[in-house]
Amino acid sequence: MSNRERILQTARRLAIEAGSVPSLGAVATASGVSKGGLMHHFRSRAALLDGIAAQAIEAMDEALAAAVERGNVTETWLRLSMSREDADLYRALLVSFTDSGSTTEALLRRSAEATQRWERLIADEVGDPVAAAAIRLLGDGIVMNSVTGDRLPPLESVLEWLKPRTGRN
Amino acid sequence: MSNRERILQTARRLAIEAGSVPSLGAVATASGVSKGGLMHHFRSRAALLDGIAAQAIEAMDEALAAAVERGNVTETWLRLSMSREDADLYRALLVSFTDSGSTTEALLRRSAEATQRWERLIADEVGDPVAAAAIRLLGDGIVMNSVTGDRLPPLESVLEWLKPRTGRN
DNA sequence: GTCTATATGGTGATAGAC
DNA sequence: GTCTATCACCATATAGAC
Repeated sequence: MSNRERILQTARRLAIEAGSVPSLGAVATASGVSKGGLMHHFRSRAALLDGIAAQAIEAMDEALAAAVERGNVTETWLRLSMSREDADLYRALLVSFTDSGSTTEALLRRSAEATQRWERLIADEVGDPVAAAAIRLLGDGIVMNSVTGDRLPPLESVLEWLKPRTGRN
Repeated sequence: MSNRERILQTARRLAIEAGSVPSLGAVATASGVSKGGLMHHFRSRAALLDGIAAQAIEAMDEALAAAVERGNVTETWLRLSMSREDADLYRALLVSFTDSGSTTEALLRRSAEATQRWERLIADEVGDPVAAAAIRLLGDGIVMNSVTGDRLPPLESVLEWLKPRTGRN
């Protein structure tokens, strides 16, 4: 693995654990490179955040594309927000937003595009734009709460609750 | 109005506008006091965040108590998350969490208590704990998105979508 | 490409006069 | 209670050797 990838991966892990992206020095140390080494690959903090977000968006695109094949976009979306194993990606993405000051204009734009893309996938499945928006927002709320550490209802019960509102019937 | 209140109010406004609580110096200047004056009232950044959150929690408790009287807790909850006029309180509360490092243990605990309290009020109204959790989380997601600035569906259509899932029938 | 060393600015926090 | 002055620290970022 290249150092760049290693840095990205380490930064993401730290961001998920701490709820925010730590200082570049801390990221560099944890990645096994020097501060200068890190800043060769990412010339600013904003660039690092951008990298984290881009990686997360790409991975989520893949996961949701696979879900479209399987026909379980809604479940996958909630799982990406909720599951202890799968929620890391989306959480990393949201964390890169809460980093005050260093959110790029380009990052905001690309994330907004991704959000629309994902909401459209959900809408294609459930056949109702309002339902799709609500499901997407529900996922955001779940991620938000996983940061603060509150308890959440099990995924199955949420899916059960959604059912009467997500059929095309 | 006391200086303490003025500082708190200004800090909340800045936090809402910027998506994060700015430096104590900036808050002091905007409040019309010196940095030392601010730190007489709030002896640390954590104390200021704590003050902002406490103020927001108290105001939301009042708003939801009034909603219980009127019997529209769900609508009020979503309005507190969504409405351009009313969403400031909750947004200020969530912003004080995303402040890395300086979130007190006491703040986390009191906020978790408030969250449970509010979710219980929703559950009392809709008669289903899963629905209540989903509605509360939906609100969190909405606030999260208002920070990033994405477009949201109108409140009425969300309430309409919720209807078949929130009756006691 | 990666490192060490350093510049520079801003931040939270303290001390003490008024 | 409020101010000025100052502190020590840590952050991002740069320069230049290897």
